[in-house]
Amino acid sequence: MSKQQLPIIDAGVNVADAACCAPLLCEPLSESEAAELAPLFKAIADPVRLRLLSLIACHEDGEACVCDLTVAFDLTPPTISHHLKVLKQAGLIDSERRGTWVYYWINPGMLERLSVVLGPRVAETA
Amino acid sequence: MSKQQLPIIDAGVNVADAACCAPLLCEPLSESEAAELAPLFKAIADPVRLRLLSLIACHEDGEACVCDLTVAFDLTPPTISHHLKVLKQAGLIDSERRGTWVYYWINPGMLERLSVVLGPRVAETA
DNA sequence: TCCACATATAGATCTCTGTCAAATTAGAGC
DNA sequence: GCTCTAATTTGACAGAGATCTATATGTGGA
Repeated sequence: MSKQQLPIIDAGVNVADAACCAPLLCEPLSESEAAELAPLFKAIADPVRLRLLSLIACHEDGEACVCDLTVAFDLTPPTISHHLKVLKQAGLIDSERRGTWVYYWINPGMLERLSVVLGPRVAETA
Repeated sequence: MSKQQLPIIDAGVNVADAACCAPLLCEPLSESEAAELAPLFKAIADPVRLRLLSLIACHEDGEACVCDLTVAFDLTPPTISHHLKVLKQAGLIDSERRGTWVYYWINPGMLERLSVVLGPRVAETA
């Protein structure tokens, strides 16, 4: 299955630092932090991919077959496949083939990381 | 000053809905919600713009002169100016001229909106 | 084995975007 | 008014990206 799905990221933002406020607002992002985060944001910076992400997350059992997704758009299957690949390469989703169909699900840690960068973290059972 | 800075967005995501979990994960994003959110994410989906945002937010008094920003990058002034314009058009920052210099500051509401879409909201003094 | 169906890949095309150099606008001070 | 500096606009160009058609791969059933 070639080299398509190396989940690139371990973006250098550590959750402890986020206790006070959004890391982005606490202290200047380093060049390398920015370089790691930008591709993640780029992956979700597309209306089709945002909806794909949402459709997958909200689908029964938290996973969806490509066929479920394709029908929700006015786009060809290759295009949907392309967008899914982009999301997967960013580490935001994962997939598995089961018989004829391929199922995708969300990697929630990735979304949370982005959320943390932008805003204050949820109080840990404060 | 032409038409550059209409803050486009009032992305149809309402904070009340976010009480349980990230809107993105609660129910499928509508086509129009996705269309409004994607440009916002696109604005921050660039390493230079992420750092600009962060530099501005962390600068003294929460605002920074363009001259402070330009020196932090290995890019020409027109390029920095371009990125600032993108951020401003997205409504993420605002600016004002004071004498010779132009100052930029963060519009915190915008960042928070994006954070809310991706992750659970901070407990309101739970 | 062969066919039908579900996905993915390859290649082409058109559009969008990041960057720079050059020219322009805006203030401040002489 | 002139000139210096700060910042933006314009125009050009190269690289990235979204989409399609055509083709390939993989799986299950006749």
